[in-house]
Amino acid sequence: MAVVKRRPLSRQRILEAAVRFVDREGLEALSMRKLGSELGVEAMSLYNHVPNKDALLDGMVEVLLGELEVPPEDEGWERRVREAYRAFRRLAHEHPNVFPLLVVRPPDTMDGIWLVEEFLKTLREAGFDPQTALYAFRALSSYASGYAIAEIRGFAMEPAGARAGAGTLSEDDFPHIHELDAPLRDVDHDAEFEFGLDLILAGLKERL
Amino acid sequence: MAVVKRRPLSRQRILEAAVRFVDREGLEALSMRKLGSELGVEAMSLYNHVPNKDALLDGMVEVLLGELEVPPEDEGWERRVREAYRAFRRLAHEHPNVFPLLVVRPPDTMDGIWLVEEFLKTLREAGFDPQTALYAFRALSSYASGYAIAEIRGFAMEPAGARAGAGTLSEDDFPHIHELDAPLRDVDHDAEFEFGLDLILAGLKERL
DNA sequence: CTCGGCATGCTTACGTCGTAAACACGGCGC
DNA sequence: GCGCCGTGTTTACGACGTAAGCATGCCGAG
Repeated sequence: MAVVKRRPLSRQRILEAAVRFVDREGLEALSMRKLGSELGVEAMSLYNHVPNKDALLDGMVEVLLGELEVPPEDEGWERRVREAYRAFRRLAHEHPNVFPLLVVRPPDTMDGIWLVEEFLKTLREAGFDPQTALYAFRALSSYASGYAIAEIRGFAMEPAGARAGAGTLSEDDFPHIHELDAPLRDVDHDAEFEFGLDLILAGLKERL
Repeated sequence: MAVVKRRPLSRQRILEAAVRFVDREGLEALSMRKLGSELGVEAMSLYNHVPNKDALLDGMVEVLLGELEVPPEDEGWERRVREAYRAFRRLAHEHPNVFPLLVVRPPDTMDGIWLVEEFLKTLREAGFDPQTALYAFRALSSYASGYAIAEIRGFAMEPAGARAGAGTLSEDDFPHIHELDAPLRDVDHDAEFEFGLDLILAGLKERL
């Protein structure tokens, strides 16, 4: 019979299918049954390759991290760092439904550790002492993941402005939000992200 | 009979009970049935006050936001901003299991809008132009929520170091993480958080 | 005072979820 | 040629969110 021979299941194939599925349908729609049927297989078959759903989610953040484009070493520390966080934010754009997982379940894999090592190396070679390198890493990472999440899910404590139009709020009660009505209509998120990155990087340069 | 008269249910009472429950048992443990029994009531009774579970979660972030301690106006903009974000981070410490909701489901309530208005006012009166005030607000908020989440859930791409002890990693493969072994054992998170805040605030002062 | 409606809570029920357990089967090593 | 092991299936259980309909007590209108 001309039945297409199914490629065998594997952890990697399952994780990639899960990422594709969540990209398409959203995180809440993901269930073992639906993921199974996405792969032409019953839900329980997945358990031969993944111990439970939590591990599946962890695996998905591994996949994301694997897609992170690590910039080459030869560019000077500042440019390298900047490019790394741009790439990080790009992940959020490419997988907006999966990205929150990355923030909420930090990966504990060799790949993740390698990224940290690489980052620290760059800063140490730039001349930062170990402690400052660590602080810098965490400050930048906090900022970047906070920004990326906010960009995806709506800015925390954002003026309803950006959603409903700041103009709909009473000018008397909310004059400062109101004056941002126009700017809020089309914020340049790239510029906004770079603004914060600039601030932090400039501050770091002064501690060199 | 000496049956204790139950206080009547209300949206507020439900939300507060939900926050207490999640503080104690974790977010995943929260279900309508359990929350009901926490209040001495069946699950379906909750639906008289809250349209569905999603709205319940939204209400919980309202409760958190209501606990945010907004610093007084008379302190000078820099100090006021700093204190506000310290208070924000304090929320994360007081409700580590609820806080991620705040980051992932931005509130769209009048209270939230009022906070933004207040923040923008402070920056505008300090002399920032509207656009910069907005960028500043978002840079600081991104940093603070990113840091707070990382502090709660483990730092994203943290060297397994902080969890397993950096010393357990091969010194040859991960020299830079290894050299942070000692510092990582007891990071001063307060100082670390202030480091990033300083960086951003210093940068902002230069644009005044 | 009575009556009727409405707000509040309860009961039952449906479909979906994660996953434990037992089973079927096919290929590979002895 | 036989048994084992890795892969996938079947069935089943308890918990979940919530729709629908029912019970009950309070409050205002007559």
